[in-house]
Amino acid sequence: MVEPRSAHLDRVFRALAHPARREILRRIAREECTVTELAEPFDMSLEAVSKHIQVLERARLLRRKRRGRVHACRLGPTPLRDAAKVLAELGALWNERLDALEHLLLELKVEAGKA
Amino acid sequence: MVEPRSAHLDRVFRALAHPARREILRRIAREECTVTELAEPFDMSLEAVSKHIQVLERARLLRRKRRGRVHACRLGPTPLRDAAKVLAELGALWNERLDALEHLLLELKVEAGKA
DNA sequence: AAAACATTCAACTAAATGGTTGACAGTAGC
DNA sequence: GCTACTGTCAACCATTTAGTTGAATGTTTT
Repeated sequence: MVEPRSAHLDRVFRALAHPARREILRRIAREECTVTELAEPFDMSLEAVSKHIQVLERARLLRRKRRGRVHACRLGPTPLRDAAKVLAELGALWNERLDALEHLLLELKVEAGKA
Repeated sequence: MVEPRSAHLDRVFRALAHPARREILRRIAREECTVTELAEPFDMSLEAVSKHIQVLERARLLRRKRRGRVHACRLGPTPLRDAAKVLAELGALWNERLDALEHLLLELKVEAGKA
């Protein structure tokens, strides 16, 4: 391992530990957004949002594609899986075992089926 | 809500964003441990570990029971579910939808069945 | 009662975070 | 070629984090 795998996990969890960044993820999960579009709903400077985006980018939760002067942001491909794995791994050792996660999955599949 | 839900989520994700704290969670998921026991494998002061434990406790990922002079630590009951829900919610909007999480779940169930 | 043990408290340091503002660089449109 | 727009850079500030050390608190053992 050139870069310790846990360092990447640190970045992923840290990136998720801020409401603005979670909100940004939710938005770009729905549709590609530019930096300005992402910043618009927040009560903070554009630069602050730009920094949040960089945090997400370093955690590879967000990918950016420069198109002329705008930067189009969308979800990065994989790392949520790593985070989910950690949770599942811990969750698997829980009292209730996998039941909670399983129920959740079923609910979501129903939702996804309807959409 | 007296305390915003997202503030609690912040604490949960933040608590997960450190390898020592994840390791502590893994250990107490297997068996109840005292603070000194938890500190033993780490190359840092007991006080440092004590602080990590407090971080996990504030996120309600860890519960502590004082038994005489030792503090027995075990997993807290619920909050991993909240974190998993966020991930699943984002994951559900992913390209590959729920497939990744689902595969993971199946693998884990097989493992759990064997254990 | 004294000694040993488990854990926290208090004070401190170095570095990282989350935010601001003003200047700058690249791109688009008139 | 200006001018307007998108986004980052640079410098700064306040707060939090992760760690240290030494003293203090409470509990068990002898």
